[in-house]
Amino acid sequence: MSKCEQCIIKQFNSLKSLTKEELVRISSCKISMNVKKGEIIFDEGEAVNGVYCVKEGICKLSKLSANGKDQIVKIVLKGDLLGYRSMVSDEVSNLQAVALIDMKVCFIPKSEIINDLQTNPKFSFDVLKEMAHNLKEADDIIVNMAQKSVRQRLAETLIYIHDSFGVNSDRTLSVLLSREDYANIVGTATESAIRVLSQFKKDKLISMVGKKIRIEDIEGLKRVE
Amino acid sequence: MSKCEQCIIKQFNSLKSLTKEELVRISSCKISMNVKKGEIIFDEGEAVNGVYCVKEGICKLSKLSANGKDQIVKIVLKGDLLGYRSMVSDEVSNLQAVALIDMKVCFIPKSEIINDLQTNPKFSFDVLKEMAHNLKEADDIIVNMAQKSVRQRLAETLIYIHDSFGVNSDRTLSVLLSREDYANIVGTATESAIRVLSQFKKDKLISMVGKKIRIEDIEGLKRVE
DNA sequence: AACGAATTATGATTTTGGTCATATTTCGTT
DNA sequence: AACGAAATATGACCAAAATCATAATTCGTT
Repeated sequence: MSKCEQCIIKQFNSLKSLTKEELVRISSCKISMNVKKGEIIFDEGEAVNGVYCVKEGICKLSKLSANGKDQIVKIVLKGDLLGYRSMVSDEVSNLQAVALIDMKVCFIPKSEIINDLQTNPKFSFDVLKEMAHNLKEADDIIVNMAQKSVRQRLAETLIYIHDSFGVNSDRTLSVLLSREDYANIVGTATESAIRVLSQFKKDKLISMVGKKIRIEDIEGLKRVE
Repeated sequence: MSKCEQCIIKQFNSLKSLTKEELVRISSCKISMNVKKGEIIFDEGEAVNGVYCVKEGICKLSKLSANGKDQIVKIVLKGDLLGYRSMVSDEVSNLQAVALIDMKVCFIPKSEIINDLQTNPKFSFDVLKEMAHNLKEADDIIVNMAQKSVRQRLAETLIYIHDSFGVNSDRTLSVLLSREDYANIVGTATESAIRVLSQFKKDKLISMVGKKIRIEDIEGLKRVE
């Protein structure tokens, strides 16, 4: 089992602000786990009794709406912390976390880390900064949802996936999302997402290799209205 | 000028976690100000060099979208802190704050409070909790925007305004929002908001006294689909 | 009380996106 | 290589909401 104090991934999140001693203690009680694609890390309404540090892979955070659809509110990637919101607010999770590809995550029990959050100001300020950033992102999504067309939101999602996760050797997006996932990010019907993607293909903005998507004209996508 | 350490409003926000000494220091440098209805407290893209503690009144936090519409992402009320997100993340504000009714606010300069945030773990944990709550609310709004109809969102907004701010003696909503404000909360065209409200009136869910709105059947509003 | 700008209201029309039905393709499994 | 379930694609139709135009009203000002 690897040691937190030597783990490179913590540089990407607030855990870097913990002291050596705190890290050693956390390291001794953390639980490393592999999560297979499609597996639920935690579910809506579930008490998340700690935080997950994502070492490998990505997952989606989504919320079931009244009409039975899953709305994806955030994609979490390698280096991010997961579940810290619920832990801080002492509430059950309002979101579900599901692996989009195979993942390696380390679970740190709340009992071990909550004390650090309440006594190490550098750490809690760092978490605060991260949360502030997430809140800003959420505000932006609200505005996009309210004011932009499905076409535009989908174009932006493709660019986001491209820029955040990169491409395979054949230039297809390295993260393979289903059309349903795209629809759930954008907040539209699966058929509508498929239709818009088909149109993008006709307009030579993207091309398809099987189910995979390749961006052909990223500037064109940016201009979509 | 009133003193923070004796101010009752701080009970409603994170400032209650400051020590007596910290409060005395802050009190001596805070700036009390009156903000008239319609006035901008801070604007999008502006550096907010501190936090505002809302003593009286309410304001809207909105963001201008590419198509020129203002999307309201949050209504801030008496007792809330304003602008702390930008302060924490050291970024310019992504939102504009405009008074919806006359307000009394106290401005606390960043230089005075940032140090407390970085050294008083109880305070920063409290701010963290508040931010976590805001983030959860934002997630909920994203889901509502994506999955619910304008009718439903507007019904929920009316209930929210009713429950959060109460009613006048004639039972009309005590916060007078323009139809445009309602449209900007819900994320729709002003005409659409007006149309839906007219329909609510026909359906005897609400009634109108001039521009003011009176909820006649709150249970009916809750059932709107 | 009358005026007038701003707000609210409503109608007509178009556009966007949702829904349901039905192909077609993809890709893992045999 | 063939099979079949799941995913993707497409068509037809419908509903929701946007847009543009035009009235009607509210409410502060004179």
